[in-house]
Amino acid sequence: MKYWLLKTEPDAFSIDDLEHLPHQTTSWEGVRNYQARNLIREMSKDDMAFFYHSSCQFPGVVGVVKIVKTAYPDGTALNPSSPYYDPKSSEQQPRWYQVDVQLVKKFRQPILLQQLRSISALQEFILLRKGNRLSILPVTEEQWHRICQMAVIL
DNA sequence: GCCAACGTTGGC
DNA sequence: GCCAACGTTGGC
Repeated sequence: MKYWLLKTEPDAFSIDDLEHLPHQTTSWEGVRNYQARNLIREMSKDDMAFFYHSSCQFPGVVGVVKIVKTAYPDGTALNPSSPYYDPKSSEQQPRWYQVDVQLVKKFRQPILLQQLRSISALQEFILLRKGNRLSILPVTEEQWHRICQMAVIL
């Protein structure tokens, strides 16, 4: 089993939005970065991912989701009326991929970026690296458990 | 709103 | 293949 972190801007799509969807499930579409795309394709069914709120007043990990459907072509790339439309993608040769994720747990309190930075065991965490902009990133098992511990303590 | 850092594009 | 210009991300 592998672990991931998925970023989203809560103004666009938050964990509360996910919580209120049917089956608390959504497709993670609109990823338009090759590195993130490649990570999407490495995801397996039942992999776990942190749900992260970025570009907001209190950035941080707000919950956990799991991968319920592995990578398949991102339909928004093929839809001219979508803001994510990419004319260079086609049904024959899809350029972008999405997975489906389901809510597992919304933390009672978010684990703020500020708190994550204060943990020495997370020094290598990609999220905390200067200039990190990747919207999907791998999390090691150790990092995963460390952050889950924090969620229990809160 | 600022700005550092990074990704992408396109001319050469 | 280089690299300048531009666009985007995201914390602050």
